[in-house]
Amino acid sequence: MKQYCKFESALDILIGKWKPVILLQLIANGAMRFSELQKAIPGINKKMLTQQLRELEYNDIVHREVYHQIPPKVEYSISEYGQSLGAVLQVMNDWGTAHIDHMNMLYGAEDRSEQE
Amino acid sequence: MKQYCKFESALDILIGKWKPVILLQLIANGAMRFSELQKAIPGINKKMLTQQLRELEYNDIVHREVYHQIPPKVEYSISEYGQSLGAVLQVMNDWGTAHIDHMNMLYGAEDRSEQE
DNA sequence: CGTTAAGGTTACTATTTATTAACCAGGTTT
DNA sequence: AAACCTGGTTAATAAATAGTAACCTTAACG
Repeated sequence: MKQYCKFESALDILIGKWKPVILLQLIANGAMRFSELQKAIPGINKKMLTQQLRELEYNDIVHREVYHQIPPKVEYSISEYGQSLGAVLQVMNDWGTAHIDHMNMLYGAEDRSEQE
Repeated sequence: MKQYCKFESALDILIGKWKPVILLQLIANGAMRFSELQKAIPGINKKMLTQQLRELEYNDIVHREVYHQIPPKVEYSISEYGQSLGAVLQVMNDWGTAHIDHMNMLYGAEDRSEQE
């Protein structure tokens, strides 16, 4: 009966206000430098970008490559191991897409951005 | 390139300190009443239990069945539609299990509960 | 008539997360 | 020499999330 009991460890590494969009960027664009990510993600600030990248790096999802130059250059990319997350995201995406439809069916398709 | 762009909508319904454990309970035990959930989940309080259940109910993952009796009886269960989440949890669980191993490999298996 | 029962709600506090803005390094351009 | 570049860090603040404790309902029990 403890079938799904470890799904939280997958959940944990995706949780964080900016992690999904960071991953999406890196998946779509391959290696990106810090400033490119910052430009590509409106509303994010350096601190959050650093912090979320560090957490993804700690989990070996993202690889950080430092070029010792002045001014510095640092590139982030999905790590070899991180690629394995693709299948998970795919399944979540498929279900998520269907879920949006399901919710529209239940509550109507008016673009309500709030719940309550 | 917008392959996984909706995976956040799946993520959203799983986010919340108690949602995973509530789902796990309901998956394992079928219908459970409010007080049974409260007993089964150490540390949770009425407010949080109600709130998380309401969010799951709003997303049609959990079904709420009220028995009009005194004292009241309310049973919660995974809804018909909510069953479809099972496949997602399964994939996340499998990856999560492997990820725990991967992290142990990277950082050693000493039971470090903190990062940093 | 006060207490108990189940399943909540409410107002208030505490803890966690996220945001803002200022600062740093060290070489290059003006 | 002042200002700019990138990729950060730090301290302080705001916003969001979670936790505590007291209260509510309606009927039955002692």
